[in-house]
Amino acid sequence: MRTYYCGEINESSVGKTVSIGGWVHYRRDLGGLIFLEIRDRTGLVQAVFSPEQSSGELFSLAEQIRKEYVVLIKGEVRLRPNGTENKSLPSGKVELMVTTLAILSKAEPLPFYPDDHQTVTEEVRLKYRYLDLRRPEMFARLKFRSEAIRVMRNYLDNHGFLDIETPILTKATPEGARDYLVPSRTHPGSFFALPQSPQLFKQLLMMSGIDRYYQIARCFRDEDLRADRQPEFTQLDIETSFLDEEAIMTLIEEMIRKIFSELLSVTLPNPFPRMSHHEAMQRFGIDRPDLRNPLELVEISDLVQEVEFKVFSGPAQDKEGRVAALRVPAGVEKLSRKEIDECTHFVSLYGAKGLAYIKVNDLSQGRDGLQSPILKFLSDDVLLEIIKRTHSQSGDVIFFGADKAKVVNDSLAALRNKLGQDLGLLQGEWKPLWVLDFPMFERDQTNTRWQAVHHPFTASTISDIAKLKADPHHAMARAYDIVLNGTELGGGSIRIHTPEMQQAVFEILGISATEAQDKFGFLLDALKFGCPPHGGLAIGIDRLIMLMTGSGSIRDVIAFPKTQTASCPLTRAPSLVAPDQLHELGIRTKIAPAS
RNA sequence: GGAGCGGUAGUUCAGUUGGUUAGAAUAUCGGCCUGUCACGCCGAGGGUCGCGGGUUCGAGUCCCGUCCGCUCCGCCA
Repeated sequence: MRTYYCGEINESSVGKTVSIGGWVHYRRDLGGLIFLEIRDRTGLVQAVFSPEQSSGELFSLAEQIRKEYVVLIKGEVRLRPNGTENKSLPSGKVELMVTTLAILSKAEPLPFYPDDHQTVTEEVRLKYRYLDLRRPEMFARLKFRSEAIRVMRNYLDNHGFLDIETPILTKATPEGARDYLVPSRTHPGSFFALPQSPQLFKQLLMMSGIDRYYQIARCFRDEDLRADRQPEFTQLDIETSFLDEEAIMTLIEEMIRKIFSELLSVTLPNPFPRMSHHEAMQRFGIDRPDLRNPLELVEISDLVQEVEFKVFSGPAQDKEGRVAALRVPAGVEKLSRKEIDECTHFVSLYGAKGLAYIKVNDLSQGRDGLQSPILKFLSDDVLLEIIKRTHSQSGDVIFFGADKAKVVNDSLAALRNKLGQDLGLLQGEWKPLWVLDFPMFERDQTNTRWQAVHHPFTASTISDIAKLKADPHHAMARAYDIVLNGTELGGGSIRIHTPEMQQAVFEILGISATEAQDKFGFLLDALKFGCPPHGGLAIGIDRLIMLMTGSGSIRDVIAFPKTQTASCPLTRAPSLVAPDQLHELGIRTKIAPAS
C-alpha cells in the first residue's frame, strides 16, 4: 500500500484505508479519545484514536506521543461527525480512524514550534534553520524558488542553451570585489579564488563554439552583507554568440514574463520600458529607479547660479555640483515639522549637509503663500520659475538638494524612496525597466585613474581603438541593466571580442601589459584564436525570488544563509582548524602572545 | 571602518527614579475535562538579566570595554 500525503486526503477518500507519514503537529486527549494532527508538506490531517476501535496497546502508544514526533499511521478515512468540521485543516471534513501506528522518530521539546502563529527572532531561526524550514511559509518560498528555476531551465533548454558548469576553484581577479581564497596544498603559498562570477569562463565557452550557455551559478564575494547581499549567492548566468543587445534583451524579457505569468499569473509589459542611464540619474538620482514611485528630481542648477544663497549658487556653478528639487504633492498636510526634520537627518546619512524645503501653502498669494527658511535668499523670479518647473500646486512641499552631484543624487534618491514608502505613493505592482547607455568608464575615488563602470570585458559603442583611447570619458558601454521595482536584478553587456580592443581597455584602466598577461593572459590568448562577437547577462536569482515572494530579505529565500558577519549560526562556520591542517597547507600558525 | 536599534525563563517580551525574593504569556511536566481544533481549568519546575570591568551601602537598571543579531553608510568591477 502506498503512503499518502495529507493533502491528498479529502472527501473522495472516505471509506479508503490509507497510511500517512508525517510530523505530529498537535495532540489533544479528551473524552477518552486522542486526537493527533499529522502534518506533512502538503497539509494537515487529523487522526483519531478511539479505545473502542483501537487495541489497548495502540492506544497507550498514542498516549506517549508528543509534538513533532515523526509517525506512520494507517487507518480508515471517514467523514467527521456533524458539527465537528475543522475549517483550519485542508482535510477538515474528514478524519482518519487509526488502526496502526509506528513512531519513526521521537522529538525532544523544540526551541520553538514551527507554527505560523509563533514568532521568533531570526537569530533563533537560523540556529535551528531545519525547524524554521518546517514552517509552511518557508516551505512555500523554497518551493517557489524551485519552480522559478524550473521555468528558467525549461525556457533556456527550449531555446537551444546548454547548461555547463564552470570551476568553483579558480583564479583570483585583481579588480572587483574581495576574493574568497582557498589555499593550495600541492602548491604551498598559492591560492585558488572562489568565482565572483563565471564571467571569463562563459566567454571562453563562446570561443569554444558553444554559442548558447547558461548556468545556475553560485558566486562568492567577500564584502559586507546587507538585507539583499550574501557572501555567496546564486545567479542565472547566460552568454550567447552573435546575438546583439536587442536580441539578448528580448530573449531575457520573454523569460521573465514567462516566470511572472506562470508563477504569479502576472502579465508584465511587452516590451519592458527602457531608459538611458543619464535620464535615470537626472530624473531619479539613481541608476535603478523604482518606477512605482511617482516622485521625480527636477534640475534647477541653471535657475540658482546667480542667487545670493551660496548653498545653492556654489554647487550650481560647480561643474561637478548639482541643485535639484523634489516635489512632494500634498506634503504640507502629509509631513509634520517633525517629519521634515527627520528627512533632514535621513539625508545626512548620505552625506547631505542639509535639506532645504519650501512649503507651498497657497499659490494664489504669491510669495506670501510660501513658507521656508530659505525664502529670503530667493527672488520672486527664481521662486516662480522653481514652482513652474516642478509643477507645484498649493499644499505641496518642495525639497532641495545642493551639493556635489553624487551627494545630491544619493540623498534625494534615498529620500524619494523613503517618502514613496512612508506616504504610500507607490503605484502599480510590478515595474520592470531596462537601463541603457551606461558610460564605459568613470574616475575612481581618488580621481586619478579610470575604472570600468560595468567590467573590463564590456564592449564600447566606440569600436575604433584610437578614438576610444583619445576620449574614454565619452565612451558608452554596450551594457544593459535590468531593474525591477528599484532593485537591480541583473545586468549584462556585449563583450569585447578582439585581443586588440581588450588590450586597449586594460591600458585605459591602467592595467599594464605585464599585469594583463599575468592575470588575463589566458583570455587574451583565447581571443587570438578566433572569437565570435558575444554577450550575455546574469540575473540575481535570490533577489528575484525575494521580490516575487514579497520577502523582506534575501535570507528568507535561501535555505541556509549567513548572518551579517558572514557566519552560520547553525554550523558555527567559519571555525578554527587544526594546526596540522594549516601546516599541510604551508600556512604558518600565528603564535598567540603569552597571557 | 562608521552610525542606529536590540540582547532578561526553551521562546516572545515587560521590568518605573538604582532598592525586598526579577515578572507575564507561551512552551515543558503533572492533574482534571466524552469532539478538541491557538481548547479550557488547577498545579509544578524553569533565570550566568550576552560577557568583562567600574561607580555605589546596593546595578537587569548608571558608566567604560567587548561579543552577538538586525537595519543602514562605506564597501559590493
